[in-house]
Amino acid sequence: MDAVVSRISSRRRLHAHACPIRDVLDRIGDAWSLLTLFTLEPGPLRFNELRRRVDDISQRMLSVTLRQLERDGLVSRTVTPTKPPQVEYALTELGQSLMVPVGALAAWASAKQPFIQRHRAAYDQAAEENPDDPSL
Amino acid sequence: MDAVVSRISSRRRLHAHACPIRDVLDRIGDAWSLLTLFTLEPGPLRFNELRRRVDDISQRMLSVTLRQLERDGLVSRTVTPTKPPQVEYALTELGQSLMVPVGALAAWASAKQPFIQRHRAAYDQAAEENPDDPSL
DNA sequence: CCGAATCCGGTTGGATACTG
DNA sequence: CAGTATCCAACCGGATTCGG
Repeated sequence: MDAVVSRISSRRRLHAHACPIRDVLDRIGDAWSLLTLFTLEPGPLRFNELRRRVDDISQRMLSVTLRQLERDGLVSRTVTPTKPPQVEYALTELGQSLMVPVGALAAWASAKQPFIQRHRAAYDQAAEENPDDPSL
Repeated sequence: MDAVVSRISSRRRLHAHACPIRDVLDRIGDAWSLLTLFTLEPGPLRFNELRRRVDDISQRMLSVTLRQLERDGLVSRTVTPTKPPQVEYALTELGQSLMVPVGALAAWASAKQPFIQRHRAAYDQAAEENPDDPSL
């Protein structure tokens, strides 16, 4: 397991990482990638339709995110040169295969979130009540 | 699936998110959390030992990361008040349970990374060869 | 040994305006 | 419709310094 996560540089600075999990997390972990992938899961969508569904994403971020995802082969971009040009985005096979482990993670998150929320609240309250941290 | 990922605000600004998956990704997706969790998986470690293993993490980031993880109940912090105080960090049961879906994701990443790498390289080269993007 | 606090540069990402 | 370009604020994270 030490071989999998080894010697990462910080977030995107030195991306000379041979670490696959950090690689995928750097892509997936950013603010919008996962959200976009999930929105695309039911079926292909055009740019503005996608924008409407995600709805508080800026058009810049959607654009950037889509290019990243396309670069990694997770989504495909198809241009139909009609009157107003039409562009459709869709999950590739790779993108769909990613949804499986991500789904597992989502399930974990859903299941454990209540606990985490409570733990977090308790932690915060404890810290608030005695600002003189008795930790050391 | 639309209920799971809904209406996220940007990264950490408005964390009024009821979205569990984004919640967990915000924790896991940052530069050091996962790396720390993996390093802690074999067994409990003290602060500086942990620091040595992760080795290019700054002490500040290790400190911050550990506090976040403790807040969420993923790691525990145990202080033994000996001569020089001794502090041990360990995965909680929750932390260990997280390693399962994360492991699946890591496996996916390992398996698909060669493909992604090639796809990425091809994409970059194509973009480099004709800077006049024929996209629209 | 185990941290917390401060300073500060680089990056992320939103708003806006413009192109085709 | 489908983006790109520019400007700018907020944030992340490294280096350093100080305390228990």
